[in-house]
Amino acid sequence: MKTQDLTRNQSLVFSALNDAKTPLTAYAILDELRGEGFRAPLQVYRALEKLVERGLVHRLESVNSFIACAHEGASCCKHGLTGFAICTACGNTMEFHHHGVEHQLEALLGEKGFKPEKTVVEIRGLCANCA
Amino acid sequence: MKTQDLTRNQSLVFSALNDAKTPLTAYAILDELRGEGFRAPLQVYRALEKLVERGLVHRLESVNSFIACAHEGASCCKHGLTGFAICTACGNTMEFHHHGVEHQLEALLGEKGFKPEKTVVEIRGLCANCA
DNA sequence: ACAACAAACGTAATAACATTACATAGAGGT
DNA sequence: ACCTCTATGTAATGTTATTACGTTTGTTGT
Ligand SMILES: [Zn+2]
Ligand SMILES: [Zn+2]
Ligand SMILES: [Zn+2]
Ligand SMILES: [Zn+2]
Repeated sequence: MKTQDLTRNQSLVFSALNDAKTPLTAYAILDELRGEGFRAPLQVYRALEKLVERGLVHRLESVNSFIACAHEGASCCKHGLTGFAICTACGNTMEFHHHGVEHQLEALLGEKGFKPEKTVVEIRGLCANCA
Repeated sequence: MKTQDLTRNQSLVFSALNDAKTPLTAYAILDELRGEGFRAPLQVYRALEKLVERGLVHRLESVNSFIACAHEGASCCKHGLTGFAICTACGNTMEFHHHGVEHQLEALLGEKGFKPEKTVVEIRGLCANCA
């Protein structure tokens, strides 16, 4: 469950995401890792799948990109709904957690009998530096 | 600003979405409208762009699909953040508006100096019928 | 009616994102 | 040695979205 037992491909993809200051698309990761021997999209997608399963990486659905978890993996997502504020100018992305929003959405959906499995909260806009 | 002054293509796309009980992808709409003379994706995407601009249609970013607004267009989005609960089993999608969530997100992001432009709240899960 | 302009449209090609299919390699248990 | 599970390599394909270019249509001002 620790970053140590990642495979080579997983480790390379995870490093690429950690080095990046912004979210990366799968194909951007592929290009970064051609020097390490990557040749095909599937090498990236397979690694991403495992990393997302472990909570080390998050997928940003509204921008078809991936970003390393800002909260040290295992402890993430245990403290309220996970959301992202994505700057459309510089790409800087802030991961946040919020109990209040989580509870309000739970209350609203509970009333309707809806059982949430995956909640996407992504806000695009301008960060403090770019505003 | 009313549905009357839609062009033929816009009107056909809007009808397809209104008839559907679930979100549709652009290519699904294209297939529906081949009988009406549609031949290319761009015919759909251009119509969708205008319909989204007018608030008659919403784009569901987490499922690459589009859905007719449940709240009569113009009045939508004036009453709190717009969110969607999408059933992954039957496709049924509930559009909702929520002031509390909107205010909490505004407060959180305001603190950080982030200026929101587009907020995506999409919850995938099971609706009351499918749970 | 006519020119000028803007919006919408038709078509083809291409780009960007993601998955399926199938063969191979290595680790661990029996 | 044999089986099984996981990861990998490679190619092909499927899905979603945009760019480019030329034409048509509708509106406005003269
Ligand atoms: Zn996280
Ligand atoms: Zn920024
Ligand atoms: Zn709406
Ligand atoms: Zn359902």
